[in-house]
Amino acid sequence: MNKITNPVIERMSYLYEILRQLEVRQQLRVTSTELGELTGQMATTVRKDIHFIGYKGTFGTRYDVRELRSVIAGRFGFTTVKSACIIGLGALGSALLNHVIAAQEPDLHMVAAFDSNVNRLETIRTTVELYPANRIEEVIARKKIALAIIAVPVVSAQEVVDRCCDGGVSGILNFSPVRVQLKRSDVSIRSFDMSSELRILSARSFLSV
Amino acid sequence: MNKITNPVIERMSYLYEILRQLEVRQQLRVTSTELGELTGQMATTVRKDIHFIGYKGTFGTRYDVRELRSVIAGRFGFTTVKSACIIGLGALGSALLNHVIAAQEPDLHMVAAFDSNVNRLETIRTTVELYPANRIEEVIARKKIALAIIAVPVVSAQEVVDRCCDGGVSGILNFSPVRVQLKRSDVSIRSFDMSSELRILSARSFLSV
DNA sequence: TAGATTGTTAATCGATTAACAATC
DNA sequence: TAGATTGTTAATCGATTAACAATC
Repeated sequence: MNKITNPVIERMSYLYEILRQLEVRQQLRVTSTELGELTGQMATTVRKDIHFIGYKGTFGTRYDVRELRSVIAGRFGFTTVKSACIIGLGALGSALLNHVIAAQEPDLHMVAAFDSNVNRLETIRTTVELYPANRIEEVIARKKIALAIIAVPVVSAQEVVDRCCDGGVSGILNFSPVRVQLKRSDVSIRSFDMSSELRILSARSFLSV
Repeated sequence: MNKITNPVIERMSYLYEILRQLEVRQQLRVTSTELGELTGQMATTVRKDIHFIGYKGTFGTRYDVRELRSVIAGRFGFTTVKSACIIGLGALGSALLNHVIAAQEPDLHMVAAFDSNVNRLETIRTTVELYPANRIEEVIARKKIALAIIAVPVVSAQEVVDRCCDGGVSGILNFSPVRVQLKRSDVSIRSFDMSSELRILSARSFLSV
């Protein structure tokens, strides 16, 4: 069996989003060319990806939007409900918490938020349960939290990541501008560093001048 | 002349960050192997990148930290001062604004923030100058703002991006979960979509189960 | 049947890694 | 000189794109 690589997962995640929108607009069928335009890919890449995950359309006919979306969802678990938490409730963490809740993704439940500052926990108003940082492993394990969003200062990032791994998360989204080590190989991480993104953008324009 | 590709820019941006840290720690010289470990790359990739941007070390000797950092900075414009602005001052935008200011990057000046809601502009406390959204082009042009961080709702994203292009930015960091078109080819964009990131993380663990 | 559009292989392209030559 | 480590080419790997065969 062929392993599904990261580029495929990323494209499929976006394709799924597009199909969801088409379904809302009640479009029933769609060609690989259209999907290519909507996702910014070559039509041939779209077909290859769809073929690769094992879905069969029918020659000459377009893809069935509903069916394709549902096959992709099943294959990648996009409709499986996941629990998530946020660690670090400074300005960024609090905003991300509200942001995720506001997005109202039906498959994503935000079930806990942590901060090391007990005073801060008392002043924050949210519908999500709040805990002190020393309870990270325990709460993650008990609530079976799969995803952790980390927005803590650089100095605590590695420790928090370790505790998330111990608790048993399967994915970490890291906003701290530091490269962290994962103590478990079954945990994956994606990072976002604002300063780094802005530096890359400015380098691109600098180079093309 | 060989064109510098995106992967190279991304690696160099991080390498620069690492070299800056080494300089703070007063480490004078460093091998490609060490740099590889610190950046998560192969030593051979590090050497190839350094070679590619035209820097020459000396055989047998390690790289001079200060010199290498300064060459990279000059080549990619990392120390050139850039002006930036934020558009959209909801929970996420406001947090990003504080976040960037708190990061205190010496080469990045946050000089303006915009929102379409005039009432909101009056309640926000910040040291940055605030403007209504209808002045985006004018202010970007007048202050020669190079980078725009966009945190507006999906429905306004495309319009805001167009106005940033008209104003003359060279880079856009987009937090709206939508693919936007750029009307100018000399503007680059990078996007971050929280829901999408979480979906990708959860798919990775789903697939490896 | 002819037209449309998918399925699938082959070709290309680009990026990474391995190997080792160069030389301080 | 020998050892260390960079510079640089060649080999590999993987991903994308082109081409066209398949067939509804």
